[in-house]
Amino acid sequence: MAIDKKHINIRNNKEYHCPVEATLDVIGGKWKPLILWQLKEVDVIRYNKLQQNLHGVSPRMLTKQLRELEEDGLVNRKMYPEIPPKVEYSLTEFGWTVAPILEALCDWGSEYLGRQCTLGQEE
Amino acid sequence: MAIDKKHINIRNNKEYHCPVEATLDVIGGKWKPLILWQLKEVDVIRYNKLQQNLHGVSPRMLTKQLRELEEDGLVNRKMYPEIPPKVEYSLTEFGWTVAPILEALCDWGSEYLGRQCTLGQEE
DNA sequence: CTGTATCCATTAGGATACTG
DNA sequence: CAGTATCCTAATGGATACAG
Repeated sequence: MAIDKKHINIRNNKEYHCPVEATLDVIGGKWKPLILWQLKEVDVIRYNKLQQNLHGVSPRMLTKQLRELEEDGLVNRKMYPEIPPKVEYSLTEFGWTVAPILEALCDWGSEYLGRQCTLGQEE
Repeated sequence: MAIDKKHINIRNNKEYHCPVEATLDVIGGKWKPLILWQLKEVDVIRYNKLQQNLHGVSPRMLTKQLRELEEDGLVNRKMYPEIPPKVEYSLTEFGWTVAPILEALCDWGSEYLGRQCTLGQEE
């Protein structure tokens, strides 16, 4: 019976057959977990700094992923009407709910792939 | 200083700047978390059943992702020399270490996207 | 049954130049 | 500074057919 219950994603109206699949559709994608991790570590970050810390993401992809995270309600975009422009990204309250996932990803990477969690804390 | 320490992945010799990134390279990919979740739920599963439960993955993609998971030591492939052939997939001991990640993915999907964890348990 | 091979369409992603 | 626009390649995915 449960197999017939489906969930519809806000953004793309896709149907899911499993909660893992649903999660992946929201925070999956090559850069999204890294973006979310970054935001979680530093709270607020500007576009430029974000791009640097993701070492090598193209502006096209960064913008695309940020827009999707915004649409899904995970990320907040605050624009200051200045010249030159200033835009700050941060996690929404809803965005903070993915923190346990990010921590699980980080813990496993640190423990089993031999590196510490230092992103966002480097000197 | 820590920013200079890199980790090399067994499979593709890629360098990582962050443990999250390293994790994504191993269990990222569209089907991998779903495959791992499936294996975690049912312990042992045959190729055919796996393909059915992933509702729509093509044999080409399924095989590819399974091979990579094998190479990374997460998945065990047991072949029975029979006709017709029988192949069983399961998590290795190392593979079981990703369980917390899978559970975090499932919990979030269930809680925030409104569906229960039932995959692998449907009647 | 468990795949591999092939062809094709779609999409994700990278490089770079440029704009308000 | 914070992105767009453009062009391009690589990866993904679907539909078979077929092999051992």
